[in-house]
Amino acid sequence: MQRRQAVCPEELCPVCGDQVSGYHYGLLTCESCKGFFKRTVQNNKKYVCAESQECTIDTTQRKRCPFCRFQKCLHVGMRLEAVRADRMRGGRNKFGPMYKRDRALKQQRKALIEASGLRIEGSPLLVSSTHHRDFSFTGGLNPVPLLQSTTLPMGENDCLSYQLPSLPSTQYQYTSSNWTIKSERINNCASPQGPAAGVTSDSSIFSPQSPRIPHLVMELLRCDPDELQLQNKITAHLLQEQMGREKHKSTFSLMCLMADQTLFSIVDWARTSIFFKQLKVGDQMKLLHSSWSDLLLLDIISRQVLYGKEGSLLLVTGQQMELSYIASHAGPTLANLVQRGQELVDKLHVLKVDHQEFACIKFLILFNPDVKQLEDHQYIESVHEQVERALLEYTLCTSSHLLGRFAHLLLCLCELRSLSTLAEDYLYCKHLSAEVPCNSLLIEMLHAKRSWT
DNA sequence: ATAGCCTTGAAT
DNA sequence: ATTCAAGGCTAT
Repeated sequence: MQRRQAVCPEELCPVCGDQVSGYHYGLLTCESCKGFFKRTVQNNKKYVCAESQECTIDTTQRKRCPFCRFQKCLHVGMRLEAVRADRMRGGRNKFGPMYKRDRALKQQRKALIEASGLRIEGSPLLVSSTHHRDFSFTGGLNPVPLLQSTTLPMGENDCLSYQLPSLPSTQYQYTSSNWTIKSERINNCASPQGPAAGVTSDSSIFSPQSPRIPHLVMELLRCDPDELQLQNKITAHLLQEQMGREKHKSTFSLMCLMADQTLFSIVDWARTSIFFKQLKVGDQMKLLHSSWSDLLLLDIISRQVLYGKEGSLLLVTGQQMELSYIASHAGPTLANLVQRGQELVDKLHVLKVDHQEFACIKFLILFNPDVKQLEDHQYIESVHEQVERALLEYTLCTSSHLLGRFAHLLLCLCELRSLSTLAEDYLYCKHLSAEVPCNSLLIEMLHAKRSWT
């Protein structure tokens, strides 16, 4: 229930704090939690918490409550899909490259810290009154590994809002009519369904009859892009963007670029996702036009809940921004937005919303049956219902004691929607005063929604 | 049931 | 040939 402690997170199991023994099921964990996770998933174990489902899990108490231990495993991001349904030994799975990148990032960060003696904690983004414009994007924006929060200084020292940069045309090309996105897409969605019969080594251990994780929830989870891949991709893009022009960008415009790239990833996610890819392009556009800001905001918020540290904003690039810095540099509208967003993050954090639930919520948002003039309205409504049912089932299974949880989640969804509307208005104002980089998907979406409604 | 150590085998 | 994250084994 406490936020990630920032004491030398390296080599500590995120579940119990024991020594890590390597990458296991998606992240660095200790040997015992690896074994525990494997046993639990393989044997489809069901635990019950004797207390109120908030037991502390550490080396000494981890045996006490397997329920809470497993919950924590899921919450820190251990991946069910990495447990093999066929129990095949040896070899590698799809997480291999991810582990490799994570190692590289860690090493890079370590080298950078050693090289420049960067301060690790506390200092809010290295804000100095004199603008050190010569900080390169590379030097300042150093991606931190997921789940291992460290505050790093940012290259740019601007306030959050002034200056308008000219945006070089992105390498992505978004065409309204056919959703073409020119990019070397990494395969975001999990294993591109192999042979129909031969289930691959890391696919569905949870058969439809599995009572714990509904099959559909697993399917939705599979569609989620890999956070590390996304982090690398967007960081690389921003880096390129920064190097392409000699002109420096304000923090605000960097954030817009980040949001823009996140939007691309969201569109990518939708296009390759179950249910959505079957839709006609017209319906796809209508759904995305109506839900993009909710999805974008949920993306940001879920990142805070799953990986974030109290008091700071974790960006998609893995960097951290101090909330106090944002509060002091933002105008009243933005400050209020951030404040309310933070409250929502806190609520979701208390509810311990996990990957699985966020995956469902994303679909609930995307498949909004209230969107007007849908061709396939019935289908969209049925998807919405299915997902809602699966989420309800999942919440009941994982937190049987908290019956109001599902309702709480839906309430949070309402708050999210109202926040995203505010955010859209805010962005639109910024756009009208020419403070948002143009030529972006962000702007296109802003316009699209206004012309539809 | 737990957790430390062992075996396996695809990717490199 | 080596790596190293999967699954397996077994004393506690």
